[in-house]
Amino acid sequence: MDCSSFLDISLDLNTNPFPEKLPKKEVSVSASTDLERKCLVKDESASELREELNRVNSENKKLTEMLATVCENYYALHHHLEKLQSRKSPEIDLPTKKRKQDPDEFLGFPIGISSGKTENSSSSENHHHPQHQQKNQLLPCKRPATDSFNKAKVSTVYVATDTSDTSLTVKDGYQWRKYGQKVTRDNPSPRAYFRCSFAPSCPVKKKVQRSAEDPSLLVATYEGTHNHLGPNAFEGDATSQVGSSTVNLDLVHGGHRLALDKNERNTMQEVLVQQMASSLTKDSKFTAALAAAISGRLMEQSRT
DNA sequence: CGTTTTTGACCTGCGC
DNA sequence: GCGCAGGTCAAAAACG
Repeated sequence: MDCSSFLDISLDLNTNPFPEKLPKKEVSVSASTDLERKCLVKDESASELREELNRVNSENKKLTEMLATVCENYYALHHHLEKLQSRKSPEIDLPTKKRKQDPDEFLGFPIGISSGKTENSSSSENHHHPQHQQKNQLLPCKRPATDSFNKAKVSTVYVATDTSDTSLTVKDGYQWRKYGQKVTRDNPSPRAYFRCSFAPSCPVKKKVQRSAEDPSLLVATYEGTHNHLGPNAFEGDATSQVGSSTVNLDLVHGGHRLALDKNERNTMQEVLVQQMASSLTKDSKFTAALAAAISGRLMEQSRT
């Protein structure tokens, strides 16, 4: 897989609006001294702008290369994971399953970058207790036991919120149904447990808890992969809801999306472009350079 | 009245 | 085997 083939991460901003030909020559003939001075000032600012734009260009190039490297590393890891998964596939129908058997640990690399302690799941599946078996019979539409691969997908999202807000809700566009709350030992604030109610059979779970270190941060831990269309398909760009206040550390989830169909790829590309554009427009240096470039082009056009 | 949230009870795995 | 802690269930309450 080659991520660059589908993820066109080059911004192609055309940040050099003065290709080759620059207004040096036009200052030459029969100009008054006043005009010459003005043109010299223009010249200087133009060359400054050119330098700035070159710098931005090279930065863009560097970032593109970095992203490509990250993609390559991801695919190497993903490939490794698939290999290992195919090797240990017969485990699905094992009669007993230890709760703490985390596939990520088995693979030798933690996927959740969060807190050192690997968040794991799986207690909800394979209840072999007689009571649970009975319940499952009574409730045929109960969530099917999903494969361990889906369960392995753990990602952590940090959301900055008001400390006075005790709702423990993280707006990510999906629809969640709370099924439990618990006070844990290592954190005085309660942990809320959510299941995705967007689709009845969706195996994704979410845990939300206020960070013990920084109470203004909500830590949302996602487990599993949605088996339905994302919220974007219905209500616009949900990533923008999470927006600038969150830091998504999910490499696995993002990687999973790389295997999506063309439409979803296009949507994702649009989202990426929007995110890049918004981050660039927040950069005052960039906007200043852009404004200067545009005004330079406009002046050039008005002269002709 | 259907859906969602709350919350105490229960289940399971782990360490001692 | 026992106790602890995390995770889940499900009845009751709250909500729209």
